Amino acid sequence: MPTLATWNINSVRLRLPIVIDFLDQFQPDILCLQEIKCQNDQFPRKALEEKGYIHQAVHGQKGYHGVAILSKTPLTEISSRGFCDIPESRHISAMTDFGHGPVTVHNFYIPAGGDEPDPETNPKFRHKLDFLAEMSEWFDDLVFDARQIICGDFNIAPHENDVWSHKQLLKVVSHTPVETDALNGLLARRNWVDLVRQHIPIEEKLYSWWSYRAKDWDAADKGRRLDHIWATRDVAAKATNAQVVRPARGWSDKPSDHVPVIVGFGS
DNA sequence: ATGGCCCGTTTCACGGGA
Repeated sequence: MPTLATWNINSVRLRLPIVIDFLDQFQPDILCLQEIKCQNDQFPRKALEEKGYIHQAVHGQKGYHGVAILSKTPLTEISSRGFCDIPESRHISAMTDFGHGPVTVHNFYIPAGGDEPDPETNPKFRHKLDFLAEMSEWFDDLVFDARQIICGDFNIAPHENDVWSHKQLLKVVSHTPVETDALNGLLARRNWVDLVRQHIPIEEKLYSWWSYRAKDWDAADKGRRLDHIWATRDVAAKATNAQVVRPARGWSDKPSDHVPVIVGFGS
């Protein structure tokens, strides 16, 4: 079955062994990575080629951020866009056909936003809101007669069942109303479908990130759903299942704090 | 119980993550 996955890997070089494990076990056609934390020439191209991901679109930078698309099928029209006039690597896109016709895949790493949810006092939060506003404008210019997928680490948990405690997180960056309203506005703007919630009921608690700071992330289970896969309606009509790979939070003694999210598209 | 950890870097301290 054609599948697409997204995973904030928090250093692709440090965690190459568990990326390989994931690819071996799940064999996605496409894997979108965020926070690769390396420059383009430091990306472990060869090891991933050897796993069959011979098509790679990498947009790295030194030390922080950075995104990449790994694919078994050819990638064309590879492109990255800057946001907020800041030279950070937070987006890369490519066109491919991994089973149901050509589709453009956009891989995003939306800014985290710092600690204080006040754009007047916290420039990082200002940046996050500006980034979302610019995404919204950019959506208006996207050609929507083509099939599109947008995925990545959006750093926002939009629904109350996307966090462990809605009440306790209302003033915590990632779940404040100004952020969730902005993300829901983006979703509605061009009729995107949240493929994960299309297949996993909104009544069910669902997380893709757990802090490193908890002593026992599994027992505490204070997670948030920050990682998303959206698609245009024509693509969404082909999606048949979604899963969040929760066990990956415990893979190796050095896991990422995010786990992979996967969507399957028919037989 | 509002602290607790983890990454890369012109490193023994910092910025950034969320």
